[in-house]
Amino acid sequence: MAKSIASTVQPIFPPSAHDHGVCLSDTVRRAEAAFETRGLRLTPLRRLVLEEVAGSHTAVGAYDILDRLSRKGERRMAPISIYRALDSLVAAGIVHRLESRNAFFACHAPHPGDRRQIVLACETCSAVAELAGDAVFEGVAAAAAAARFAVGRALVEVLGTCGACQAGRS
Amino acid sequence: MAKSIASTVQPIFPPSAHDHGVCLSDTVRRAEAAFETRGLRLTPLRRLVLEEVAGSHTAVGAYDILDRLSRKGERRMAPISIYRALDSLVAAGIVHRLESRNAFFACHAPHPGDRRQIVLACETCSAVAELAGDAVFEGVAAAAAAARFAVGRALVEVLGTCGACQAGRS
DNA sequence: AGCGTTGTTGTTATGGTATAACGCTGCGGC
DNA sequence: GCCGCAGCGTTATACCATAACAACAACGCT
Repeated sequence: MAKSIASTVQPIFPPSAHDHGVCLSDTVRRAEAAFETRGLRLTPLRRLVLEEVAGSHTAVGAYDILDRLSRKGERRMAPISIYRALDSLVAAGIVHRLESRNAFFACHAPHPGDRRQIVLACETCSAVAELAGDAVFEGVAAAAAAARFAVGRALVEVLGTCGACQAGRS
Repeated sequence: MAKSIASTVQPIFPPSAHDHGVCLSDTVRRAEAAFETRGLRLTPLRRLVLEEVAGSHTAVGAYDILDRLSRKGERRMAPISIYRALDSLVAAGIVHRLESRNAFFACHAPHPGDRRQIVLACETCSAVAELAGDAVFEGVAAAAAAARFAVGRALVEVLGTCGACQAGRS
């Protein structure tokens, strides 16, 4: 049964030196499609914010994004502009929020339907990976049902150290 | 296997009108023991903060605690005083943090060793309950291992509606 | 074209959450 | 006495997030 759980999962921390341009352009393309589907627009601002978030596999804070965009552009935006862009990206399922860190990360691989992904977050390098976690979420659902609790949203975040960072500190 | 997961669990949202004095005094007594064990002291300030947190089965914000204590006492404390007291209580395992809400709640039943509890948080009444979730955490551990990820801390929080609030809105 | 509706962003201000840095005190051990 | 550590006060600051209102753009409609 642990096996059945593990079998739903694949290691997805990308190698440190991979061609991230591909990840990024894929993600942007999925974003275009997702916004299109909803009759919304991936505006220039939203695209900029997405590019900052999806520019790496790490979780970034809203104010980090703000600072970076401000350094690139001439004028400093208001925080709320970033948050609005992030809200739309989160609503579109392209960006997720790392609740335990008040930070945001891009979803680099589409997962169908609702959010049933385990999130792994490296405390050393800030890298974030998502794993399919159907069995875990079914366990959560069973536990909640036993407590007569109606599940709205379930959140599984694992903080620790990714493989690369474990190797690095040998 | 879903059965084996559910069987590790019992419904623990307390009835709306229970004798909370017992919960509170039990928790304070466990806190005294926990601090004693660590060679630390459950000081008056820490006791006050604990009493605010453990005074209900809901999650409360640090600034809520600050406001309430300030209304009771004469002088307004600095936020950091509350945070320091909370830190010590969290370190002692008597209070937990609800990460998805930036809030704190008391642990009203001791759970042995490390944190392997599923947290259920009602979005209507703010009540929080913890459930034993060994099977879920084993699933998480298996998933993490498959991704070569060293788990530091795993966090399972479920937001939704507790039984009482479901009944209330009928 | 003129109009209303909805989406999007700007602007200003504010609220909410958390910690840094420094100093002082009290207590126990040597 | 002296030291070390736990605990708290004080001040300041950083970080995270949203409210409220104005302006404008895109689109469909008549």
